[in-house]
Amino acid sequence: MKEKIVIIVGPTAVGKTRISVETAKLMNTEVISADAMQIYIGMDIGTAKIREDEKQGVPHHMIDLVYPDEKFTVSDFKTRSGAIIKQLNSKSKIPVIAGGTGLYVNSLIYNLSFSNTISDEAIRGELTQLLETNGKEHLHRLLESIDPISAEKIHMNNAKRVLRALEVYYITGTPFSASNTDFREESEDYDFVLIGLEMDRQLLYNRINQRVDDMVNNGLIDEVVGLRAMGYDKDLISMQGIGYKEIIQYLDNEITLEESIRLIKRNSRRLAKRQFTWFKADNRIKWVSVDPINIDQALKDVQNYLSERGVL
RNA sequence: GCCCAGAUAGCUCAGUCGGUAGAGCAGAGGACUGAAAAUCCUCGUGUCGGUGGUUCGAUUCCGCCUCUGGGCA
Repeated sequence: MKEKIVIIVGPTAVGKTRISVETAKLMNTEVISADAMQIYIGMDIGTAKIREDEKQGVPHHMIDLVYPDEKFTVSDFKTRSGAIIKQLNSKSKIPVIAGGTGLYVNSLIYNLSFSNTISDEAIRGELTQLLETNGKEHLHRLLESIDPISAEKIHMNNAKRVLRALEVYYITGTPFSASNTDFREESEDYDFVLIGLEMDRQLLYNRINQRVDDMVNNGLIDEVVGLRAMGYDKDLISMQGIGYKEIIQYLDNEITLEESIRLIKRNSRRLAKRQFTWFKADNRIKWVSVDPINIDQALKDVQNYLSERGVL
């Protein structure tokens, strides 16, 4: 039997937190976050993590899982959230999965099997070294010789992906492109209702800009100062999150505070745009429009759709 | 009131020795399979302030007008 889930996706600042909590309350269930940055302990303000008083007693999962210098991957997300879903389903609860990280969501609802493409620090290290000494052209040619399909698909400048494709080949002995085909199938593990929240672009951008100002006023700088004092430096993946990398630049006197804030806003807007691009490509999504001055209407639309689909 | 300098993409500006124009920023579209808030690809038509003149041809030269700075009264 398939596990049941409700998924709410959308760009940053569209109102996912509020709508997912209200929905979970109605469904008498719990929320599972699908957000690549909210998993980090101590990164609260910059990730717009839900506060205790906003939870309204609804338990939240997949938040505060690891410290900012610990590794966390999509695969970890898939297995850990999968276990939580199973547990909730066994109690007849259909979890609400809310998040903006498309890959994480897809790890559940597509048949993305990561087991045969493990990562290997040693090989990745060697390839990174090779990239530094011989350049991206060399790496791409290497990929072309062993896996022309991937080489065709991955742009030479995208060194990170070229490197990953090579890594998979050297670990498994089979080309990256060969395993890809298996991943395209829809997951058989989940019976899901997928909702996307959208908003007028200009209104969303206004909200993003406002929210960044709020973050700064609510202590974002102190949060970053604190994290640095704990020894977390700018090279960490966690510290490359929007709101963190820019404040670090400011603290290192590379840019002014004003410039830092401007960049956080811009990068957040660009993130929102990329999130739209990702989710718009998924035609299984039922889109619900959110009007910032009347979020309750969107909430009603979500509820109606859930009733329609028989999960509420 | 007079003198000077500007007026070109959403913004800041460059440029055209006369043949209808291009950078940066902002923005838009797309990709994405164990880093994903990451990483990467593509995209620049705009009454060149208005109007009249010179010219085969004016955004470019000339006159006038409007507006914006700065200066002098």
